[in-house]
Amino acid sequence: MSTKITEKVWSSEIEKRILDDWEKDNVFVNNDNFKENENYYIIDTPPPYPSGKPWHIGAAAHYSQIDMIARVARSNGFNVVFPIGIDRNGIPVEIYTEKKYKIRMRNMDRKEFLKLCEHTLDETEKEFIEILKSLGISANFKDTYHTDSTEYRTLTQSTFIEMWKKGLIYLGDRPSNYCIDCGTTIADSEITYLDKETKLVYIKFFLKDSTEFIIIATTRPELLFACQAIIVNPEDKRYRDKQGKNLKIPIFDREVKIINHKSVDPNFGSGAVMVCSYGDLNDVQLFRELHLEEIKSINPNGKTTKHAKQFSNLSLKEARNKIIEELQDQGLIEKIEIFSHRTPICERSKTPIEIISLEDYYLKQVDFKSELFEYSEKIKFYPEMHRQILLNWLNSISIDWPISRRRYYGTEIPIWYCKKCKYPNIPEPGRYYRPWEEEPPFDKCQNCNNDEFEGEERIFDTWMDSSISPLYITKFNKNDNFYKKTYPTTIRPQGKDIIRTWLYYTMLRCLYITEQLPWKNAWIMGYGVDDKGEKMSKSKGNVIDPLPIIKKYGADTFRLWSASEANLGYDFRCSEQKIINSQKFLSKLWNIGRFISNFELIDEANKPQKLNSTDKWILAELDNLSKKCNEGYNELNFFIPSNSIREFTWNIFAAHYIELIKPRVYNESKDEERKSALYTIHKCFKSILLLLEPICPFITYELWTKIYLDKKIINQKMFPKINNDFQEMALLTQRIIQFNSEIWNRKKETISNITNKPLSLKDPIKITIPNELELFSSDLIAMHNII
RNA sequence: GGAUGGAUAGUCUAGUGGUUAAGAUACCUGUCUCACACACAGGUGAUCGAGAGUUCAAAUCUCUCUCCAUCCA
Repeated sequence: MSTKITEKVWSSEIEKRILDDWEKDNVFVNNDNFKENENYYIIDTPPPYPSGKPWHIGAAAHYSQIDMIARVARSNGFNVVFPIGIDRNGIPVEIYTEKKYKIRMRNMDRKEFLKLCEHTLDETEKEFIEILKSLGISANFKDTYHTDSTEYRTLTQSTFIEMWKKGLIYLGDRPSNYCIDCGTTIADSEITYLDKETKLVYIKFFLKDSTEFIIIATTRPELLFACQAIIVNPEDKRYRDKQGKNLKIPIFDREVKIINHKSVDPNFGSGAVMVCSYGDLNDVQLFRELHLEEIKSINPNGKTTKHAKQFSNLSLKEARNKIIEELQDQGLIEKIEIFSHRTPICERSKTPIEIISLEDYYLKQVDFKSELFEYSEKIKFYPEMHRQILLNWLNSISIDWPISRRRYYGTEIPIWYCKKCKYPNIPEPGRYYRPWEEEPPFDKCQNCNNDEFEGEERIFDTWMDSSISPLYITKFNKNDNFYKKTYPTTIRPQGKDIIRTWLYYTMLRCLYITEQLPWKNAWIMGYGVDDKGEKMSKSKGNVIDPLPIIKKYGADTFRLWSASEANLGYDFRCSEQKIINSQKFLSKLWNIGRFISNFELIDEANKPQKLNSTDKWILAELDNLSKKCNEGYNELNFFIPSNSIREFTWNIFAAHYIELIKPRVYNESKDEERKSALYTIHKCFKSILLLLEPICPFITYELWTKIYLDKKIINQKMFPKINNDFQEMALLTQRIIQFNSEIWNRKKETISNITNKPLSLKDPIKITIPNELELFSSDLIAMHNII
C-alpha cells in the first residue's frame, strides 16, 4: 500500500508543469468546424486593455470566472468557442506612451507616434497574456485577436460604411464634451465626476443707465465675455422688479437681459446666474430653450477666442486670473468664496471637461431608444438585478453618440473630402483605409467630378471597435457558415462598470448591422473592492496587483478565492487572509487525495453487490452536493458550488465519513465490506474532482491523472450523474455529526487514571448508540472503539 | 436630488415567515490520533442598523428613518 502522490503539499510549482502539458496537448484550441446538431457555446470574451501596470486584482478574478463559464459549458457537453482578444485602440495608450517617452503626441510625426504606441502595447500585452495563461484560462490563445489589427480595423470601417449607407451617421456642429488635454470631443460615457474646490466669484452687474447693480455668483468668470443672459427664479422677491431689464456685462461693455427661469436655486450664491456658452450642460439647454445666440468662447487648443478681446488667446486659467484681476481693479467684485463642486472630468486624462461646439460625426441613437428598451427585455441577465443599470442608462440618453476623435492611435474614419465641393466620399467596404496618408481609392468626386481630395484625419471612438467584438469572433463577412452557426453568440460576460459603454454600444452597433441582438445572455460581475469595501482606483492608491498574489499562492488558490468570495454580481472584498483560507482547502483536498490514492480503485465495473449503510448515507449527501452545484453552475454563480464543495468535502466527507470507514479499509479480512467502502470513497472523490474542475482546473487535473491514470483528462469529462438512490439517509447527517461530537466531547472530559490526561480518540469508551443510528453501528463501534 | 445594492458574533459572509440563526476567520483550551499541525478535538462570542406595522409566528413581508458603497443628476 503506497500513495500515488509523492509531493507532500500542493504548490504552484506543480501548476507550471500542468500548463506545459496542456499547451503540448493543444487542449483548448477552439474547433471551427461544427458538426450538425452539435450544441455550441460562444463566449464574447471582453478584450482586456493593456494600459500599463499594475493590472487589477478584480480583473484577474473576472477572467478566472469567465474561464469557469467556459469549463462549465464543456462539462455540460457544449462545443465551446472561447476567443481571447486584446483591445488596443484609444486614448489610454496614447497618454501612457506620452508619459513613458516624455513626448507630446501633437508635436510629433504621426507615423512615429503610432510606432511608439504599438511598441508600448506589445510590451504590456506580453505580460498580460502570461498572467491570463498562468491563471489557467482555457481560451484559444493560438488565435488571439487585436482590435488594432488590419483585419479588425477593416471590420470597424466596413460596418461604419454600412451604417453610413443606412443613413445612421451624420455630421453635427453642436456643443459637446471636449477634453482640452486629449484635444478631442468625447462621449458622455467617457466622463466621470470629481469633487473639486473652486472659486465662486460674486460680480457686480450694473443695470443699464443706472447706479443700481445686482450680484452674480459664478464659478466661471473667464466666460464673462460669452454671457448671453442672466437668469433668476421667478419666485425670488429680490429680483421681481428687475425682470426683463437690461444689465451691463462688466469689462466687455455689452448688454444682456434678466430672464425668469425656474431652474435657478434662489439659495445658491446670489440667486442670479449668468448663462454663457458654455459653462456646463445646463447652459447648453438654456441656450437652446431661450434661443440665445452662441458665442464661441474656447478654441480647440484650449485658448480663449477673439471674442475675449484683450483676454483672447489665453489659457482658461490665465484668462480667469486676469479677468478677476481686472474686475478687482474696477471694484466690481463683492467677494470670493471657495466651495467644493462636482466637476465633470475626462475619464482618461482627468482634465476638466469643457463644452465647445465642433463639427463631429454622430451615430444616431436617440431615435432608436424605444426599440432599444424592447431589445433589452430580451437579454437574460445574470444576475437579473443588473438589468437596471442598462435601463437607467437608456433612460438618460439625450443626444446621439459622437464617434469621431481628434486623436492618432485608433481606427481611421474612412472618408475623403472633395477639395472643391467638400463632399465626403466614402470608399467601398472590404479593406483597411488610412485617409490621412493614403491616396483615395477613387479618381473623381462622386458629387462634382473634381479629382482632388483631402483625407479625413480623425479616428473613431474606441468603443466603435470594441462594440463589434461579437461580429468579429463569429467571422462576420468572412466565413458565412461559421457566422450562421455562431451568431447571435451565447453569452457576454463583463463588469458592471462598462454596461453603459461596452454592453450598450455593442447592442446598438450589432443591432444596426444584423438586426439581431449579439448575445442571448449577459453575465455581469461586480467590482473587486478593497478590505474596507471601497472601490479600487489608481487615484486612491488602493489598487492591488494580482501578479504577486498569483505567484505566491498559485492560480487554483486564486480562482477558488475568487469563486467563493461573493455571490454573482456583488462586489467582492480583496483580503489576503481569505486567499490563504482557499489555499488551506486545496491543501486539505490534496491530503484527502493522498489518503485515497493508497487504496485500489473499485469502480462501476467491479462494484460490490451490497453497500454498507454508511456508504449509502454519504452517497445520498453526494447527490445533494451535485444538485447544489448544478444549481449554482446553471446560474453561472460560482459562489454556490465553491462553498458547497468545501462544506461537503471538509466538514462531512473528511471529518465524518472517512473517519467512519477507516477501520474497514484497513481491515483486509472482510473483503466485501472493504470493497463497499473503497467503491464509495472513490466515487465520492471522483465526483468532488469533477464538480470542482471548472473552479480549480489544476489540482483536479493533477489528482485525477495521478490517482485514476485516466487517458481522457478531467477537463473533457462531464459532471457526475445524480442517482437519487438513498435520499432518506441524508436526513441522518446532523444526527451522525452530533453523535460523533458527543463521543469526542465525552473522551475529552474523561481523565484517564493511567496517563492523567484526557482520553485519546482511540481509547475505548462505553456508550449506547441511539436507535436511529443503529444502521451505522458497526462503523461507529470501530471508529470510536465503543465497548 | 434620483437609482441600485447593502447593514447578521471582533472581522467577512450564508440564510426570502416556523423548533437552540449557519459557516469561515480571529480568539481561548487541549492533542503530533498510521492523508493532513496548511491538521484534529473542544470552547467563548449576535436581543440579525433604529423605530413602527402585518401575522398565531419575522433576520426574512410593509412603511419611516439612520448609516455605508456604487452609479447618475
